[in-house]
Amino acid sequence: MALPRARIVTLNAALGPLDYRVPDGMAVEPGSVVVAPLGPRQMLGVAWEAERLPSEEVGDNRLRPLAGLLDVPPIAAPLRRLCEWTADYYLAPLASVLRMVLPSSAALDGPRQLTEYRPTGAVPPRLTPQRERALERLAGRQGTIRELADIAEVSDAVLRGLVNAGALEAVQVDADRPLPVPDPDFAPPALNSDQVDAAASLAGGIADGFDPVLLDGVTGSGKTEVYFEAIAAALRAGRQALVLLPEIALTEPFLKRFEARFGCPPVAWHSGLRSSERRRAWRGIASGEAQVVVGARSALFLPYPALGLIVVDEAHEPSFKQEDGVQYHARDTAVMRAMFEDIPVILSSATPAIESKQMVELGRYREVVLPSRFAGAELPEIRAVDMTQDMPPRGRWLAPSLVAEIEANLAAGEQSLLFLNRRGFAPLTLCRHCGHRFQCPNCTAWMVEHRLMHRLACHHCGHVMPPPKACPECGEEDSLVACGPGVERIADEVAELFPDARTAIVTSDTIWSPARAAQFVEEMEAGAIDIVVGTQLVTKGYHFPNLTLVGVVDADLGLQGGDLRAAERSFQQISQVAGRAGRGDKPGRVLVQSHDPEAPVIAALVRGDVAGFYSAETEARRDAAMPPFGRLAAIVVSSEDQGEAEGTARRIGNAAPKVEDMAVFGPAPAPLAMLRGRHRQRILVHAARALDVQDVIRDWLGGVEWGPKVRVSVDVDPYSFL
DNA sequence: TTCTTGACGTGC
DNA sequence: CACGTCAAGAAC
Repeated sequence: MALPRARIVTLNAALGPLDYRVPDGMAVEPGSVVVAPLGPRQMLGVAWEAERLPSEEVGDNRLRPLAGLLDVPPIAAPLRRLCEWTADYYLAPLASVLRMVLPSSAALDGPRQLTEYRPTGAVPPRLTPQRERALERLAGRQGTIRELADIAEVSDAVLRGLVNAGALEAVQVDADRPLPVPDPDFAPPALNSDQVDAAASLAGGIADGFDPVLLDGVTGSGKTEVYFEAIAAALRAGRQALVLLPEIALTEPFLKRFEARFGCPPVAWHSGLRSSERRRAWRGIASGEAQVVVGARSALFLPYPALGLIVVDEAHEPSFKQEDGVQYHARDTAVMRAMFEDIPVILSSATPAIESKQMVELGRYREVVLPSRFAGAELPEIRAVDMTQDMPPRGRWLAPSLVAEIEANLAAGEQSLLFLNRRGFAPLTLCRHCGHRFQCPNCTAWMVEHRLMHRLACHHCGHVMPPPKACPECGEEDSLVACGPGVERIADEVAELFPDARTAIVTSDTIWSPARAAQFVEEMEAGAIDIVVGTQLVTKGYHFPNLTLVGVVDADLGLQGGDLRAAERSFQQISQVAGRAGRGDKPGRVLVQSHDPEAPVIAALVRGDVAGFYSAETEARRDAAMPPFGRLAAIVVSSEDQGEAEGTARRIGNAAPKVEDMAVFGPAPAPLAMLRGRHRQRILVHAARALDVQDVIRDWLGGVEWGPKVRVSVDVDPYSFL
């Protein structure tokens, strides 16, 4: 009789599936999460249907027994199918995909108990300013030292001092304590008739199987309220709901709105979770206790046992495309998960991707439209500022007409937003004496000056250096000049023009945690900020009724570089940031600074001709057989050794198969020819829609060998062309 | 990925 | 001969 054996996918990405012996009494089924001995170590793995993962048969005598079966629900079949699809489509090892399902062993068998702290009400004998602020901010709060330190913005040493002084007390809590339960009937909103129809259409799809929907509504039309009703319907049906957001910075306003509608916050899942929070969230999700989960991309692969709805908010956002590891697109993968789970999926956006519009066109997705703003608010008027005519003075970046509008807005007591998608003070620093430019030693990129942090920083690898006193090339002192504007420089200009205005810089440098985002929202709502200068972080999700003026500092920026989606992305970004203006009862106005106001993107924005822009862009893509009408894949070869990268890329290029409906370009230096110390070569594959390009590439790369220090990665449906 | 093994060099 | 580096191969 054959031994009871199981095929296990371990979390080791370098290895295929391995067979193990199942010890007596261990109930292993497909999906079971197990501990497998691997060489000298213990590895987490998942049992899989052997027939789906063919591998070489290993004799019974060589099998080692499984070391354990984890006390968590097995990974269900629809999620296993999604993992297979993702690995297959994005040419990634199944183990790498599984890592996103099983986050870490700490989340699976970390501590059951953890220590939290709360104020006792006692005032410490020595009340320093730090202590005073901490106690003020922590009134009524409870959490671990790390969480409280984050809220109070003091070091944990200050809090430990307060514990010793008796002002904070420790509480032992169960790490798996019950999660709050959202109530679908807590505060049903008052919807307008468009919203009622849309909500009914979305909610009606719950429990009717796979149903992809594009929820297309202008900025401020109340898309969130509408899909909340679909979530309510899922809750009433006893199913879980998942909401994907493009960035953690957006979760804060979302959590507030959710709590107002459902009476408690949803479970949040993102990379910033502490291990205790991660454990609790993962276990709650896997047991079905967590009913609504909001998170970034990675929340998509969690093991929901009763998923009833997926919502992808701001579904056009490029940040849904993962750029390292498994390079999956969370929007597209969400649709696949909905298909395997046989449930509805809602893609919500005011500026849908061409790809999504095309799926509606083909009849694959249903479209639900919200044509107007909520509560009678009007879409803002968009005006172009011709920078060749309406020129700012030398060394300044804001045109006189925009300055005049800001001034008027300040006088009216209304808030303004200046958008520039560039962090730091200046994108390039050079020596005025010899022309030396500061480049990152690890990347083909300039060092960006961050004056607030007094640093030069590379935005690609994180390399930082203090700004040198003298030029490293010619030794001239105080000869460095900043070239071009970043948000910090714009904020400086605003401070000079309007010394009394209260300004805030909003970028990932200043808003790096949900707590900071909450603080920003609070200050905006309280009217403590007059002018916001921000990057794309401020383009979406926020709702500030008193914000009535938006200035786009450089509308030409996103159009440079010949990226396939440059025009589309500029259109989306400017529409989104324009959508922040005039969301309350006061009308909004938007000024778009450009050196080429006749460019199709800017002209379409000014005319408000959304349909015209989409159809022109769609036709251009169709003519060039670009996505969604054709397919792209990028093969990136990288190595610390330039010659090795070039040589390998050349050999791969030479081995390219001749396939009908497929063209191969390159190899050529990738747009970032050096990144994090690795030289990069890129081969671009352009193929017809119908071609199974993954299969071709798998075969192609399978026939080429390369050294251990060379990395070859394939980006299917690439977004960034870096 | 991570560990072991064996070939081959260098220094003493 | 002892010790180091490095490439190859296995892990069930």
